[in-house]
Amino acid sequence: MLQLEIIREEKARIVAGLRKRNWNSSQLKVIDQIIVLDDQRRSGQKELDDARAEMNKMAKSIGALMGQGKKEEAEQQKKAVVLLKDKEKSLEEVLAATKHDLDQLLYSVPNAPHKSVPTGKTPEENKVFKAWAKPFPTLPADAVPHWDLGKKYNLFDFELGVKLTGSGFPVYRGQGARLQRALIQFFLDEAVKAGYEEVLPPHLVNEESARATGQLPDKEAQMYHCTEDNLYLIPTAEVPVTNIMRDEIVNIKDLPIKMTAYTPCFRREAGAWGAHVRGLNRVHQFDKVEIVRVEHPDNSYKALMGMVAHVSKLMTKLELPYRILLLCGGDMGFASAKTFDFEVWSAAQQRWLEVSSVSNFETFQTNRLKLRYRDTNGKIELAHTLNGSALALARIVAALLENNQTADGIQMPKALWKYTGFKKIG
RNA sequence: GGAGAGAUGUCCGAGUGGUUUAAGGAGCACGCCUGGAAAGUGUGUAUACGGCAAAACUGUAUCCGGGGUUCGAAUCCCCGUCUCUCCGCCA
Repeated sequence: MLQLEIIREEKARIVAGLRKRNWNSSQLKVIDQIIVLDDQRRSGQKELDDARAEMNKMAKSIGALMGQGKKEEAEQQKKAVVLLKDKEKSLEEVLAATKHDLDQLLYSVPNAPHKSVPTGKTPEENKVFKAWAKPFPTLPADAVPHWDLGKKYNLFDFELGVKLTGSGFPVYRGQGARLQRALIQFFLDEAVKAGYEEVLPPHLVNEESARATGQLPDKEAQMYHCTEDNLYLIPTAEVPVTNIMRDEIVNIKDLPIKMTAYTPCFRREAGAWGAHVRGLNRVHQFDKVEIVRVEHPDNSYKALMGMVAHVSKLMTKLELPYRILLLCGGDMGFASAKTFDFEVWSAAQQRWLEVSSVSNFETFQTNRLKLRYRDTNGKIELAHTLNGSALALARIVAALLENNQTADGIQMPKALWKYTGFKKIG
């Protein structure tokens, strides 16, 4: 969530940012309500603290009187304190209510987009940051979409997934399963080469973790919830990996912290089905390698571009046509201040598929995470967090299969050979 | 899953109702001492939210988390979490 400090001191910037998310004047009133509630919180805190200070003083003097054997005087003071206690209790209740209301409002406000983020409401208004300049692959006349290729070469089976689990849970098999494992290994190796520490986190997280990275309360419907244990299946490795640093104060010289993780990702995608989501285009479980960075605020936008470069390199090595979009305010995620999306060209479907999202969250996550660093002058400040997919598998597989199909099999890009153990499917 | 023990600051560790304002030790930082270092020695060493224009200073909260008893709780009571030991189960 946004820092109160920033809302108060840089209100104009926050308001300008929220307008990029198409907030109208009546929605923007929340900002003023937040400031009013914060004023109430402060004065309530002061009153409560003063009442407690008074009680502490009296308790001490009662102790002293008891020590001196002045029992009667002590008894008299006890009666006085009892009155104060009622006052304290009601002050406590008022303050708790104020804090609760304030939190509710703060949770409802998305991150303020960076000044370089374009205004816009829909995906159509995203800016093409880097276009694909070369020609798209030319396919044989009998080229088919990946779901047909999957059947033809026995690479994955959706019907079987339905039998085991339900729709959107494909079973990969044979060379399809091997390709899946090869890509994971390739992406992890590239991330480690780029200086990211590999971690293998739990695939279930508790409520606190989901809240700290912003999945709760905003995206509750997106996650699978194990109610028996109150745990959530992770929708992305971002959640457990970023939470590794929760409640930490790191030394400034330990920045940046760079971590990478492979995990399966689970998404309910409730109500998001249609003709355009056939095959691997949208599934409930997919594999992804994520990169996460904790950065000094002065360096976070440079780091963002570094991550964009890393993902670009992966696409190049996989020899896939791609473009990079700078998302407009209306299309950005709740917690992000600036996001680049990567889309791969799926030649048989003749459409772009989103395969990576690289974002800077500034202090939006670290504010909830309480992830801070100690500056050279000893001051404690919130760090910036960033993350990106590097890369999400299912759609990459779709594009690899479609773009590289030939009359006698599907060619694999050279970079994958040592991971797949085969140069061609079929 | 059953039984028992435990959780105190960066770490170790004392603390069973009131000068605890959390002893003591280690570590760390800075200074003194030294040709330099070690040893010795002195000082400092949490976080959050407030008050003051700000600093100095100062208030409140925090001894695993939540609730309770009390004028007063690290300390007593209840609930929960986690760790360790033993047993059971088990890849």
